Amino acid sequence: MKKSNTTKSKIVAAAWKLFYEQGYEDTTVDEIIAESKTSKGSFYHYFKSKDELMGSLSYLFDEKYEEISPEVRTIKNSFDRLLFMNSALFGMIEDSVSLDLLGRLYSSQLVTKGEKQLLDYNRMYYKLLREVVSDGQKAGEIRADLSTNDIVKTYALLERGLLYDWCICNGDYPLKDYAAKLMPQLLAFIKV
Amino acid sequence: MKKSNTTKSKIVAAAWKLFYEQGYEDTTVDEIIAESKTSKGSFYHYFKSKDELMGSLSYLFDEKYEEISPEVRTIKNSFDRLLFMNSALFGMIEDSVSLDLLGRLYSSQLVTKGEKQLLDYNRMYYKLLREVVSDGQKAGEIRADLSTNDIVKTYALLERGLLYDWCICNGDYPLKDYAAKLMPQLLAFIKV
DNA sequence: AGAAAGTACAGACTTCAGTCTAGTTTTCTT
DNA sequence: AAGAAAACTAGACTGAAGTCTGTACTTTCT
Repeated sequence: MKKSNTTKSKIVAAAWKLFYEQGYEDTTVDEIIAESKTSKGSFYHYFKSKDELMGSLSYLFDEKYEEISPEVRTIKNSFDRLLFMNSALFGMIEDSVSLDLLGRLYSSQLVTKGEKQLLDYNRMYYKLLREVVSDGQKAGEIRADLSTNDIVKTYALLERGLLYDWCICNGDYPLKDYAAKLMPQLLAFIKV
Repeated sequence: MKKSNTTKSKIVAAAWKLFYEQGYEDTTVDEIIAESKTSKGSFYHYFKSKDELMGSLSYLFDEKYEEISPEVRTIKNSFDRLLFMNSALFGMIEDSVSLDLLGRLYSSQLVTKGEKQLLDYNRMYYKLLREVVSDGQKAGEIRADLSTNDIVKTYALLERGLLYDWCICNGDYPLKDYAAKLMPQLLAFIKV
């Protein structure tokens, strides 16, 4: 039920158009409501702040996971599945998400009074992770003496740490490759 | 050469006094310059933004490391030294740094145009880390086939990841204990 | 010494995020 | 159907971050 002509979606569309054209900082709320032909009242009815718009960026991660989930399931070993997911996600981020916007997302999650999308465990991101880890435990490829949730949380923490660092370093090293080197080592402890 | 009556340090002192009393958000730049008997012109002469003031919080971490460095050196195993340093730092953060301010620091580092204190490799934080890792490698307790710098960077990445997560979770679990459980596992790969 | 160039400070002014009040449309209740 | 309640929209207004312009002080160069 994705209505694409509601006031809310008009605002979101206009905002992302402008963010990509001009960057987050240089886009004002007034410009967004002008572009979307809405009003301040509507804007702040749907969003607690300009920051909160950034939260929707995290759903881009979910789309990627949705997209690759069939391919993920073809991989034999659960541990490799996790590494594949990480590479797919980071590859996508590296070549299609602006560093400015990613940084804003991570920044806004720290100071927002609104929703913390990065912690929304109903997102596809977490669903797929739980599935892979849980299957891996049943198959005896991943330690079963740790709870599925703890492992998923640790994995997510590592990805956030890697992304945070990449942002503060202004993306001056290849994210996917760096993670491909580090993740297997950091995650080694979940192997049986 | 720590002059404590320069305009700059008067601003810093006033800012931290007010931040602790009222929180970051509720402290205005006008209040800071009133409290410090300075002016907007001076404030923005020394700081690119209000955010940039937060950077100085990271030097609190250095003071802690400075304080514990003698004790660190008494610990036999290098790996345990790293864990001790982590516990000492996180323990201090947990009971003497406001969550609001820590979140602001991590947030500001993502969006600031100014200095990135978290990446200033001349800080005591990094100096002590390099010393411990390097000694550990010489003593054969830490893998020498990885560069000292890479290990230090990874350690710092993990601490940042843990702190970032703790902030977005509003500090609703014990930071030090959580890290004490996780760090040994995540860092296991640097053992020989 | 005196000019020139940089550094430090002051405060009025501008811009923009976010609030407030009021009006309008939709949905619910009986 | 009528009236009440809730959801939504509008745009004027407020407050605070950050800019700009001007001035005084300090160092450096000739």
